[in-house]
Amino acid sequence: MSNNLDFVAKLRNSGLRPTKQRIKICEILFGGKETFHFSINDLSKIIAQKTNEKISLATIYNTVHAFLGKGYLKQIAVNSEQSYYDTNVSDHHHFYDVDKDQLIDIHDSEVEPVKINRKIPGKKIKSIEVLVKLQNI
Amino acid sequence: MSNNLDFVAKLRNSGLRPTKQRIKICEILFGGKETFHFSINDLSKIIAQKTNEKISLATIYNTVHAFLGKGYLKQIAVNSEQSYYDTNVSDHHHFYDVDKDQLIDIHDSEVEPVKINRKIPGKKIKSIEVLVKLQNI
DNA sequence: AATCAGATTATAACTATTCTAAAGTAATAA
DNA sequence: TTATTACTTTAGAATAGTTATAATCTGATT
Ligand SMILES: [Mn+2]
Ligand SMILES: [Mn+2]
Ligand SMILES: [Zn+2]
Ligand SMILES: [Zn+2]
Repeated sequence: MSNNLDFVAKLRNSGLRPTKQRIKICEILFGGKETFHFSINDLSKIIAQKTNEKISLATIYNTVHAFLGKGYLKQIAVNSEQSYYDTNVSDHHHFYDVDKDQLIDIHDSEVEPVKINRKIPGKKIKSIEVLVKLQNI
Repeated sequence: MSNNLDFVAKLRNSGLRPTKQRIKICEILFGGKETFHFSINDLSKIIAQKTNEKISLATIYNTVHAFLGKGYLKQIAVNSEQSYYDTNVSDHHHFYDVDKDQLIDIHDSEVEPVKINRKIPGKKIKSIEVLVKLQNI
């Protein structure tokens, strides 16, 4: 449970001015015990619900992009309808519950390391992402 | 190298009328030796280039959706900018070259089977997709 | 040939996202 | 402190991918 001074420092350290809006978004994204996954729309709703003063959509997009660029957030490719983000920036894989439209972390201990036996000349691996789609039994 | 009668049969067998437009799209999608990956925009350009009479975007979307529903195409989640489709409907994984915005098949022989050691109650696995992002060295 | 369900199309509508440019705010200098 | 400046926020416009609408057309069937 970080306090706001931590967020101010975090923002300053990465060259972002600690504005009211950014600090509030930090609280929501990084102030809880658990990491979580969200869409911009999700985040916008959480903000609306936890805050009196509203934050514009443009600022939410700007801030999420800035945090992505700083490595404070990760983007998850689930489908092409919207972008999903993850406050868990460690390397890990996901279940995607297609019925509930929900991402669930798969810990590295829960999946055998993915071994790719092929090289592409001139290219190096940037990331390996496993997406396990789940549906109701 | 199928001929058009094959496509007519394929369409009829799945309850789709073999129209001029659908047959032309079949030729492009399934008439070559190799499978490939495409976006709607890609397909639209290929059609424009290989055809005198143009096919409307609405028909291209309709047809791709119909083929998806019949299992003639697979949808690949790469990013949230647009949808990508695959004429290779077998179970397989992908490289994604982020610099060239291009998908490359990974054959099952080139990757160790992905083993997930976790169950989610009430859910079953629908698919397991590995996306290996590549960048220039 | 007549009929009719299904298909195509232009175009409007929709949604997620990005852009714009004006007004506001935080950092810094004086 | 105040002035200056660069960065930030914001409403709203613009864009892009996609889906919906409704008129027209076409292929299958009688
Ligand atoms: Mn959601
Ligand atoms: Mn492309
Ligand atoms: Zn996660
Ligand atoms: Zn493929």
